[in-house]
Amino acid sequence: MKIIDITKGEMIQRSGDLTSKAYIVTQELLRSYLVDEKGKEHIFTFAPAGWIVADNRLPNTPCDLFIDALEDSQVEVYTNATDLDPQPQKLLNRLAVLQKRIIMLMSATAIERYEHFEEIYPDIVQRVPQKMIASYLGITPEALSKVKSQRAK
Amino acid sequence: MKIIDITKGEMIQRSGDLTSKAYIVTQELLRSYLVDEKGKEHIFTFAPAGWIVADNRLPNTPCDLFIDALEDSQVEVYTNATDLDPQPQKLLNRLAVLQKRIIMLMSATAIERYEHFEEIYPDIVQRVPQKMIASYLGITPEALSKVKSQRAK
DNA sequence: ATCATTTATTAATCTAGGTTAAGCGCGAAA
DNA sequence: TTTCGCGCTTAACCTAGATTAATAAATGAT
Repeated sequence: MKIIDITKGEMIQRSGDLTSKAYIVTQELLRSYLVDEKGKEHIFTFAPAGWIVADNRLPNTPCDLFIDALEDSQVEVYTNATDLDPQPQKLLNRLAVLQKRIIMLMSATAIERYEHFEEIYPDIVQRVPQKMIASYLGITPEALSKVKSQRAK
Repeated sequence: MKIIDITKGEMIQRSGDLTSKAYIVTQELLRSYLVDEKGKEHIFTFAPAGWIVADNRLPNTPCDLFIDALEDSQVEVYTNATDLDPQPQKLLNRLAVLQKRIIMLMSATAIERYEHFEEIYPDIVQRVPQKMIASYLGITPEALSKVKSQRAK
C-alpha cells in the first residue's frame, strides 16, 4: 500500500481500463462517474475522507467508471479490492449503501431523492456544484432547480 | 449452518425485522423485494440456485426487504452475512452486480433495461411472470408490454 | 369441465422530468 | 475594470412512462 496525492481535476482511473485499484480516501473528496452511450455523465459515488472508491467489476471485465478528484486530495492505494478489506464489514456496508441507492432510484421522486441526499450527506451538498448532485440523483440540473423552487412554496 | 426447505409463497424475512440472516440458494428460486411508502412493490433481486439472498443493511438498522420463494426451494441459512463469505470475491461480485444495476437505472430506457435483463437472466425470463420482471426493471407491467410490442415492429 | 383469480394486452389520458434556449449573477483572469 | 466562462434559474414545449380502465387470455381450484 502506498499513499498518493491527487490534485483537483486529476483522473486516477478511466472507463475501459483493464486493471483497477481500490482507494481509501484519506483527505478531501473524489468522485466516480460513468459516461453512457448517449454521452451523458452520471455520478456514481462521492467519496469524502474515510470512504472507499473503486470500480466494482466482475473479474476480467473492463472498468465502467472514471475516478477523479473534486478537491486536492490524498488516497491510500491498494492493488486490488480483495486485500483492502481484512474486515468484511466494510464491504457489507458498501453493499448496504448501494442497496439503499437502488431502492431510492426505484421508488422515490426527484425531490424525495434530493431530500434524502441532503440528510445523509449534508457536507457534500455544500462542497459540490448542484449539477453534480443532480447527476448523482439521476436527474437534470434543470429538474433539480425546478423541484427545489416548487418545494419552497 | 443449516438447510431449510421453503414452499412457494413462503416468506423467510420481512421488512422491519431487526435481525436478518443470509441465505445461499441451493434449489429453485427466491426473490427479495420492498414495499415503498406509496404501497408499491419493487423486486430487488431474483435469486436462483447458487446465488446469495440477504438484506444488505447497515449495522443496527431494520431490514428493508421481504424475502420469499417463487418456487418450492431450498436454502442454506447463515446466521449473519459476515460468516457467509470466507472468500471476499463473492461479496465483490455482489457489489459489481449492484453497481451495474444502478448504472442501468440511471442511464438506460425501459426497453434497454429489458433487453439487458433478457441477456443476463434468460432462464428467469421464462420462469417468472412478466409483471415481476417489470417490477425488477423499475417500470409498470403496462409499460413493459407497450415497449415490447413497439420493439416487435 | 367450470368458475375464479391472476396475468397480459391495449388504449386514452395525465404527469414528472427531459430538452432547448434565454437571461442572470459571480468569480477568475487579463 | 472589463470580460469570459460557468453555474443557476426560469420558461415553453416535448416525451417516456404512469395511471386508469376495459378486455382477453392463462392458470388454478373445486
